[in-house]
Amino acid sequence: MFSQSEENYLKAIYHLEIDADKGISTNAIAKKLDTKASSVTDMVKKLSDKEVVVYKKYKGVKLTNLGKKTAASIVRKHRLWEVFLVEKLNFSWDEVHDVAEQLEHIKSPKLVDQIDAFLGFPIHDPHGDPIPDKEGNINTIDKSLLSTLTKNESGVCVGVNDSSSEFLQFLDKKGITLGKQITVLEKENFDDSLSILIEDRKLSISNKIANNLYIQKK
Amino acid sequence: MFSQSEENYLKAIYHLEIDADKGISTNAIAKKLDTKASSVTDMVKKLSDKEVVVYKKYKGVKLTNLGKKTAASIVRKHRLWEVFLVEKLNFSWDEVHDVAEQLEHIKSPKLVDQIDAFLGFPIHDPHGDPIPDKEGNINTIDKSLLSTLTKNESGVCVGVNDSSSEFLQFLDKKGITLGKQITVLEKENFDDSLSILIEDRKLSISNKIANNLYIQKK
DNA sequence: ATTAATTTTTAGACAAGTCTAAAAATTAAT
DNA sequence: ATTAATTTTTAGACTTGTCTAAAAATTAAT
Ligand SMILES: [Mn+2]
Ligand SMILES: [Mn+2]
Ligand SMILES: [Mn+2]
Ligand SMILES: [Mn+2]
Repeated sequence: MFSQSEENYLKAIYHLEIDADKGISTNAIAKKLDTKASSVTDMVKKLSDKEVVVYKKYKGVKLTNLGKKTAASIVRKHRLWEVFLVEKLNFSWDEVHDVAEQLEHIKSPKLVDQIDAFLGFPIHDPHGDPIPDKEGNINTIDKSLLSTLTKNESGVCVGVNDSSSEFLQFLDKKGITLGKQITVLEKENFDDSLSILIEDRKLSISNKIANNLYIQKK
Repeated sequence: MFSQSEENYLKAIYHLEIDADKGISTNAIAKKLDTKASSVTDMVKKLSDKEVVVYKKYKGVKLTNLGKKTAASIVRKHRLWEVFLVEKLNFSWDEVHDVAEQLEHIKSPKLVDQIDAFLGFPIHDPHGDPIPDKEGNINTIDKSLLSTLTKNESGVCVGVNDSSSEFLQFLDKKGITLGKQITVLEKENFDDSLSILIEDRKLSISNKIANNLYIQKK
């Protein structure tokens, strides 16, 4: 059906489309996939022939419905595998991404269904990202960046914006994990740093950190 | 390290070497991989450059120690994944091979170790084939083809020679599974068919079947 | 020991996916 | 409205892995 490379392009476009109204630019895709714009142009033509994107020269690309569904199924696999690695094989949340990048390309509908059931039909991956269902629908919760909360607002930590292993390991070191209760005690004006209460501990957090943590307000 | 294609060649040579003294012929590899002899010649040169086989024109190839270890690690992964699929994900033994063919190429030492532990360090795959350890050593048991047993000999069914889904499904239909006690009641001379006792049932079996079932005598 | 059949290798081609360098189109700046 | 900067596309090349057809080597048969 689709080659590994084609699947990676579809996934990249899928992720770029989340916060974008116009077509996705050649350069944006090239940057995301760490490849050259000329390679993207070539591939995008192929994907257009296969009717998973619509492409008009110089105008960027958009996924078709088929493209969206295909991309979502790859993201679904990626995130299910991440859950599997953490829940069943004792991987930590900063170790799973690279392996999931490989596992997401395994082609076996039964395997996906069985892993899903084996894990108890999880809704979120270890980084708080939603797992698309079979049809590609995702259950979006309304989460806010911690940096957008004001003094005395509070909520539960439900996701990360940056899931690089450096950032995740930093969070581990600070004891910040998904599911924990967070309250903003103070917000400094000159550097936008925060003083927060996480569970029972008081913690100082830079704006860069706060910009990469998602909170579900309550 | 090695491409998917290179790994498949190594595995094919590994399996062909099991019952072979001379070098493995180009044609044998081509047949096993369902490819052309000319393609094999090309690849074998590449593998020789990478020092996983020794190759002399017209003389066939042999795995080096590095080649053997590499091939064994792929077989190890293949068989561990097969166990996982059967034991944890409710696959039947005739469904696992094609998926394992994909999964065996996933590169993550930690993943292999963890799957191994998760499964309780299995020694055999669902077809009775031994799982190489980390160093590539395999624990060979002395098994005999059912067709070589004589009247009144008995033992335990421990493996299959043919693991095509057709054959495996046939065995399912007849109620022949690994671990069952088998005794030869009668051996017909004119067609080498067998009358056997499996657990408590009496069964008639053609020579072709008996030629593809392994028994551990006792 | 020649000849014939088979196996293996070489030569040349092709598809997929990528790259560099140059041309063309678009967008931003004066 | 031109000119300049940026983005995108094209043209041509390269790598990996494959194929067909032809040549060379080996093995089998007379
Ligand atoms: Mn990931
Ligand atoms: Mn994730
Ligand atoms: Mn198998
Ligand atoms: Mn097997």
